[in-house]
Amino acid sequence: MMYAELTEEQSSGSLRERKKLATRRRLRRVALTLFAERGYSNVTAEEIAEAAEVSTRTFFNYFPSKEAVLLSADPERLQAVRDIITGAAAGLPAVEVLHQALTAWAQEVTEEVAELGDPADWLSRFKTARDDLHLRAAQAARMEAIERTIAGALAERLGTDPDLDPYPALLAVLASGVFRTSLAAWARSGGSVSLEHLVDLAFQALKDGLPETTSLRHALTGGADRKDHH
Amino acid sequence: MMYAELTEEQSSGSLRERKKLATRRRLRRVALTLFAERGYSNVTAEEIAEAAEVSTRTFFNYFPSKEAVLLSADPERLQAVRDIITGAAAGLPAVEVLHQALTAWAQEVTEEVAELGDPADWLSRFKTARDDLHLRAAQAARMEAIERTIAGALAERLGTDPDLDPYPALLAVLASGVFRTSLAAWARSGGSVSLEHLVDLAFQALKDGLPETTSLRHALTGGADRKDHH
DNA sequence: CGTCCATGTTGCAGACCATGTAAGATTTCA
DNA sequence: TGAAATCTTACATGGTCTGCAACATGGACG
Repeated sequence: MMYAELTEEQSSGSLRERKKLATRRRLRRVALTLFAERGYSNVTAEEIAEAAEVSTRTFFNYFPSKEAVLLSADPERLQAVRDIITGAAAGLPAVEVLHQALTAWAQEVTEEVAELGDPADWLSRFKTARDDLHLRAAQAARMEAIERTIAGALAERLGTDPDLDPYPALLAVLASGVFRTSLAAWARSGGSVSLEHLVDLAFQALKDGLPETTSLRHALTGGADRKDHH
Repeated sequence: MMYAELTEEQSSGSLRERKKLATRRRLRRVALTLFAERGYSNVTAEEIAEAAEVSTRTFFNYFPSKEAVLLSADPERLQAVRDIITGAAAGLPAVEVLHQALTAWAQEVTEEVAELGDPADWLSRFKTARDDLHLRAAQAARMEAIERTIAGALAERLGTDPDLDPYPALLAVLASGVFRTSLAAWARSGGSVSLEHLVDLAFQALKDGLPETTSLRHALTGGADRKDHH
């Protein structure tokens, strides 16, 4: 332990850990590629394992289910959202806090998609997930986890009992709804309108009591009110 | 056809249809009972079929999957919601229309639960669904279907293209969110606060721009502001 | 080094879910 | 009653996922 090379130690861990992580990533990458190519149901766990050069059993050692491949990699983001909510300025109303949190999230997603090389890649993953009933259910479950996290953090912040006060839970589902629709609209726009802008408009509409004249309604119409992304 | 007994014909259809419906119902009832007793994952399709006295294959002829048993029976309700939305008074703002639709829905649910004999029965089903990750996902997928229906109906009513106007979709997810949280709060309250009242409070909060002082926040606190349930 | 332990991987057996098919039973209708 | 449509059933098959017992590899220690 005292003679370990610190630089490598910090960034990658031991050989064992590095290999493990590599295998995990390889499995995920291969699986997503195959899903995008052929559709989720037309890819077997065995094929994924084979393409990643491990046994089928090993695949299930890494992922509890085929679905799980699609939904992996989130807990730290969940924690990040929680931190933003509990750490926001003291006097800020809950709606504003959520607005902030979602804005930050939107920025992260935007960056991530930009980094992923092809936005088409992420988009195809999104689309794949939309097509398959199974996958939509899984996606929804993930959203529910996020909602619970948000609701918990909000309740904590507001100092109320989530069992007696429906307000945090309501805000949480609303936030998740705003995010989902913004994401969908963003995907439809092909990225020509910034995700952050869409989130802003949706929250503005919420704060104004959902008037029918909200400018959200023309966010995607080819006018001059577009905002360059990031 | 001409010598058919009309009274039976009207309410139940032919012998075939009646038997079919009976089998479907029996399968569903048996399955739900088993789920409630042992938990979803601890019940196999074979056991359900056996308890309902049909072959395993027949079970899958009625339900495409084990999950489907929990989520079945909705299309007509979906249509009802759609009708309420498209059929609401002309000048009414979309938010108000949704409020109306959800109020109607709340009443239906309340009645249905009341009819089901034991509210405990429905509640246990609700609880079962909450416990199992698989089931929660399926439940969420069902909610998504409802959201899409609402969004479609709203877009039609507003005369906009859902691909260019995120507003109907946003309202739809918000409505679904309101309903879900109201349902959860209702379940927690054990029915001591009317579902309709909870929906009202949530919508009031929405129309007011989600102020932190909304009376929704005290809907479940044992005060005097309870409303007898229908 | 060589040994030992922890950890990871693998194959295998087996339970369960789900679907296609073909044969047999039942209902419908003429 | 008899032919046609429809339902049920058994059987076979493919795919998901788990438990278990070997085996291989990486890390720690003398």
